[in-house]
Amino acid sequence: MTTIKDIARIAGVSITTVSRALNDYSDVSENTRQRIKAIAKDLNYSPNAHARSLVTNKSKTIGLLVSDINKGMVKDNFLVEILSGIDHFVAQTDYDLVLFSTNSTKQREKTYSQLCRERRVDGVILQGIKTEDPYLREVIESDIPCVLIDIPIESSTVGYVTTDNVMGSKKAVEYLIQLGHEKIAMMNGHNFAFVSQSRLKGYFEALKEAHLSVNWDWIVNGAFDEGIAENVATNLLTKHPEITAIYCASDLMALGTMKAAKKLGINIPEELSIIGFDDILLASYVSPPLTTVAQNKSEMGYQAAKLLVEMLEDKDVSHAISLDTKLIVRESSGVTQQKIN
Amino acid sequence: MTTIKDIARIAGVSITTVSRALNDYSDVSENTRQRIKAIAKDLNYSPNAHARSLVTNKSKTIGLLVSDINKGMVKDNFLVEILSGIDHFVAQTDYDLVLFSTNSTKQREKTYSQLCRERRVDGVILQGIKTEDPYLREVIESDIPCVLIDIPIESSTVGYVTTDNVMGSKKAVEYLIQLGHEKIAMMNGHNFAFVSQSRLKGYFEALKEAHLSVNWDWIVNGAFDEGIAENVATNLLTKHPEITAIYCASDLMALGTMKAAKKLGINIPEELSIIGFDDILLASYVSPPLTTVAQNKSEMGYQAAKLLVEMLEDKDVSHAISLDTKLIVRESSGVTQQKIN
DNA sequence: TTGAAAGCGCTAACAA
DNA sequence: TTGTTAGCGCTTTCAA
Repeated sequence: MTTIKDIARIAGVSITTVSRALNDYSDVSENTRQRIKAIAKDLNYSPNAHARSLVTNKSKTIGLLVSDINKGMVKDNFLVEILSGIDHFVAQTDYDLVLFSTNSTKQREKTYSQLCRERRVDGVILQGIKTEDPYLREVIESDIPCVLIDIPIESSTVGYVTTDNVMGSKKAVEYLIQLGHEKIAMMNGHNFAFVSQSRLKGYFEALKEAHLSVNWDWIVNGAFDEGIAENVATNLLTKHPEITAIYCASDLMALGTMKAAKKLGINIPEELSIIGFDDILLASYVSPPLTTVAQNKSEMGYQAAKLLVEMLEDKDVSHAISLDTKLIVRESSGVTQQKIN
Repeated sequence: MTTIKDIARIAGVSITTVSRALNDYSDVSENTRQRIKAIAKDLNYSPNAHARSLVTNKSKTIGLLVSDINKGMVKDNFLVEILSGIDHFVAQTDYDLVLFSTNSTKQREKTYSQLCRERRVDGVILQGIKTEDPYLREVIESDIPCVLIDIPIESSTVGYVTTDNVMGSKKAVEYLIQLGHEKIAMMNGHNFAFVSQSRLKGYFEALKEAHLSVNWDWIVNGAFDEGIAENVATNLLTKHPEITAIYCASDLMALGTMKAAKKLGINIPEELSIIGFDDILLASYVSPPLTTVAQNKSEMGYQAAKLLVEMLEDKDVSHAISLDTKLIVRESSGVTQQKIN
């Protein structure tokens, strides 16, 4: 593999001059620069990023930390979309992306921050890491610049990008209220997820502004899981037949809820309106197509990468980014018919 | 950031000894080893992979080259599944994964192999790269060990893993023949994709063994695209109403074909059987659920990573891996009713 | 069992 | 405009 040494020898100059020429420093005669570049091209030279990193103390590499890449992620396609956005931005820069993932099967003995330090990533994006993950703290408390997705923590070295979950939720519930619904249940994720807290907040706000009271019996958790949501929804709908609409904090849970309703012989949307959150691919394919609050996942990835790079380049930017949602009305929601009560 | 130098100073030994202790060399007294390790832990030491790479000439890094990560990939979810498999294997090793992607918007000025050489990846997995991609040659012809997904090229430094497309195709068509179909069309991808060639071959073989003759008018290309497939299928079904079954070389095209049939008022599967290839998530959600030839994508990723690492470690293994398919019978296929002719 | 020294490929003072 | 020198953090002879 060619090195600047080789080039220097052939060009009959010092390695310093080669380095300077190749990096387009000004203090090199145009003549030698051309000559050196020609030779470099000739020898098919590629700089050794590791050697450079060693001296500059920068790797031009950003890490993407994901909790566990598994086949289950195929359904709600978060990762690809986030990745697509990150990639889109990163491709415009001279950074590359390193993927780190903890694997539940054979838990790696190294922690995230060890991984990051070993590989000398300049910064890192965290996605899908659970709030309880002990390593989350570690990364945040380390001095490695990082951007969190959907976890609103902010400091001089940590930023985040998230969807405006409160507003998103609110829009969905307001829409249901407009349709005449008053008995609106909520299928949330789990209490310790930030997004769940925000989405619940939006639900409350919408009810409050419409002067509807909160009924805690109508608020349940489906753990962001289709199957669990189905069970929980079955229970809920059986116990509380008065409910005319269920707002779900994820499409996957909405799908489970739909299944539950179907099994109970409840017609959607005539007897029960269902709204989800995310706008996953499946949402438009199920029957009836699911009304949902869409979040722009690839934009989240894009913004996360952008923010991180800006942080790395010491730009003075806000470390908190919140993206708008869009209510997509399909056929799982409709005017209430007040079936009972 | 702590270095072995710091540790050496504190331990009162040479950096050589520290290096040896940390790497579990035998020629270090158990005593000093323990002491050094304790200090390292104390100082929260992480080795600098770049420095190590510089001297060992190995980066313990493998690259994943994908053509263009974009939102379109959400539908057929190849990347996540492949990634999931790769990650699964890689997590068991001391390798990390670097993601390279060419971005169509702002074409990167660097070629794949430049990227690989700069980042000093030990080897690379190529997925979703088009056969015509000029850079494909470059990587293959370079001395960088690589594993191709779905491109059967083999040499001392290149291996591949693919699905047994011929058998998969054959199974699907044989199954249609068993159901009584004789007028079986094929919606292929494009002629220059290896998988298309293999799938076509399987189609031919099944017909031949059943003593059915090939009708070239029934063989069309849908470019692996849902929309294009829909148009092509509309055309095909209009011109050739005698067709009772269409075997599609991808689920996405099968979906397009289904749409075409529906628009033409053709009932599936009563009047027309449709079979796809891939078993994407949507296959089981569309109506009627799609019969398809499933390929194990995450296994492909796993095997690709495994093969690459084995190649890197100079193990003498076969560079060609072919995985079995499984015919998943759902409701888009059925006994023929020989509607015309 | 330990250490001294060289060197991996590069950048960056400093000198000329 | 160019070269000399030192050094990034590590491994690896070679010698003690």
